[in-house]
Amino acid sequence: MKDPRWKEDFFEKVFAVVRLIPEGRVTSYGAIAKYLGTGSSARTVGWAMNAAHHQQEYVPAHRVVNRLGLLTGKAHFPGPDAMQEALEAEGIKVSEDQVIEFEKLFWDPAVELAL
DNA sequence: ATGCTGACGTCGC
DNA sequence: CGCGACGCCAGCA
Repeated sequence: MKDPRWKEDFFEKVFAVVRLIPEGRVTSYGAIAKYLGTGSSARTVGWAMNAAHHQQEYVPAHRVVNRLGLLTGKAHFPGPDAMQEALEAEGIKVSEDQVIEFEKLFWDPAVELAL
């Protein structure tokens, strides 16, 4: 975490982790931020998603929700329900912009990747 | 160049 | 236990 290049890795890491999210699974900004080592920069993770849309490589940002499992970023999708539909298309049930059984579908990189 | 805001999360009161 | 403020990084005015 003392490496200056860490900053560049921040975005790249987020993209990498998000792309590694298995289909039908979801993760949270804080989980990624924590995996990166900074639980305080959860906001920046969200920004990374914004930049992810900028990336040519497809980044399943719809699989990234907040700590409560709420589709907070759904408003930023091309469609008003693009995020929810994308999640449902993967078998993830969503109700009231909230992921059903979020805990069960939660994919924690720090755990799944067994840091 | 400086300041504010923003797809969150944690700590403090 | 409930509400408020701060911290983080990057983009935009």
